[in-house]
Amino acid sequence: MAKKIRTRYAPSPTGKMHVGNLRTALYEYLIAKHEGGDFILRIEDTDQERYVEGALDIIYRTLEEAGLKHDEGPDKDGGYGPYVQSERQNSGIYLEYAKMLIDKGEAYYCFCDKERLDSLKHVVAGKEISIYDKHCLHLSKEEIEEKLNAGVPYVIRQNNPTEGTTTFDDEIYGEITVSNEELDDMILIKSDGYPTYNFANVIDDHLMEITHVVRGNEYISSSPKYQRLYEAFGWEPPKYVHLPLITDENHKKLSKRCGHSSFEDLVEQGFLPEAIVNFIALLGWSPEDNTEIFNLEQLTKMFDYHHINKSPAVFDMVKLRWMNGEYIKAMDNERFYELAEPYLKKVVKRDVDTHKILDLVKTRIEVFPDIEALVDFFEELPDYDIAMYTHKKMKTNSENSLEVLKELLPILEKHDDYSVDSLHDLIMNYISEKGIKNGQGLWPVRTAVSGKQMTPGGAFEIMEILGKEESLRRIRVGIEKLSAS
RNA sequence: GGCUCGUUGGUCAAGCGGUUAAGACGUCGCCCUCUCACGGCGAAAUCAGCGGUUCGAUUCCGCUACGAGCUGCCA
Repeated sequence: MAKKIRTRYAPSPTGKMHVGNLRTALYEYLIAKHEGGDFILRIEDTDQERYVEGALDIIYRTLEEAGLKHDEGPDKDGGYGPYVQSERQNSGIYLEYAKMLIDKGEAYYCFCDKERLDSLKHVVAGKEISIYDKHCLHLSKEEIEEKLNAGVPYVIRQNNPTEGTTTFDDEIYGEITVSNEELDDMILIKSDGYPTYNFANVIDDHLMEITHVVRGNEYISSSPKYQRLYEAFGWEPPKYVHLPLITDENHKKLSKRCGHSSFEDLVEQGFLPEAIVNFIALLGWSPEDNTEIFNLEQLTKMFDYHHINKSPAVFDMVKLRWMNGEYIKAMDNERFYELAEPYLKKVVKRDVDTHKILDLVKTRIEVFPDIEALVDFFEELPDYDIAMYTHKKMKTNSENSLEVLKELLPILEKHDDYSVDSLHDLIMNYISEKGIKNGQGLWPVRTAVSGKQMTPGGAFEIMEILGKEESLRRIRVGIEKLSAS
């Protein structure tokens, strides 16, 4: 039997959760869960400078809202802890492993100061490039002892070969080989004693027995160095699954301010977590049977990471909106009312049946904030232009509209049952007796009662919600406006 | 600059040597209809370019172009 799959999501607590990171987390979750494996959360906080207060809460909250339950993590010990790198650091494990590498000649102390390092830099094509020259590799044992004892700050660097090639195998991209002269002697342990991501990630993945290392493909260039680390330790490398990038509409890495940078922002904009998860699942992957709308459970069943794409995907807000609309339409009414009510109440304060309005609006929105612009007229009749009464297709104009409203007013005044059905019978009866087309009679009424060109629902629905008094008031306003011209 | 990766309609994508090159979003048109939606039907629109390999290339190989990522004591 194959080894149980273990994947890990290893974010840095540096702020909001980017949709790219969320997709990585999602795929990690799916790869594990598809085969009954474990999904682990590990916090990579080795960069104390970038640490953001509260970022940890965001990570927990986002994962939970997205439904990505982890099996192990800082809050859930599975025997591989601690799960926070700064805590692991406290036990000195990273330095310990770095020293093992030094003993093997695979790493070395480096005492170079900033000035010397800066002197190694040169500018190419407007960018600062620097490749370490192995200067400190040639220090003698005595020199190293001396500097160490004198407390000279140091880092520990990986000692990479300068000849030959290094190859690693990616599940998506296949075999990738680079020439060893490209391998810079990257820093393993920083001068503050913390490991770099580059080092900690290899140590922790090994110690936590991660079977599939899933990450964005910005790490693909560094992977040969990680591969070298595994080889240096004599460890079996994990399966690598590098994921294609998610870009903005200009095919550039998602920027912080284009509105779709973080999960939190999207939720705030009125998107449903399920829809966001559904949507990002489809960025870089597609199921065999073409289904597009699915929940996490269905997705887990279908997901096969071998079908992941190699090419970058543009984050298309328009399609996300469509998908969100699909979720709203499919939502049961109770939940819809609960989520939509706050948006409705922002603009409609009058005493009306909010559920009736929301029923009208459910198939017409993609995102909750869309509600506001659709229902504002229920609160107050807009100061509309009477040109609105003229509609070519309905064959209406200000004259015949005025006529219809004037004739209908007394009929409506006498009528007391303002339910849709009753109003329907009443007005349709008037229309057929008068021998006009439906639109010719209904367009003026809907216009008068809403003051808008487009409305959710028709004349009957609007009047039912508005009630007799307000409906009549608005019709009188219409008559007044039309008479004045 | 170097290295690495990528390139099917505007976007997401299927395809894995022989297809009329799926499907979805968007766009446009028609139907339904008191408006707008919903729903239904339909249309336009794609294999980056050039060379190979092959009886046959969107599919395999090479080159070019374009794009992206990396090139931090960030991750």
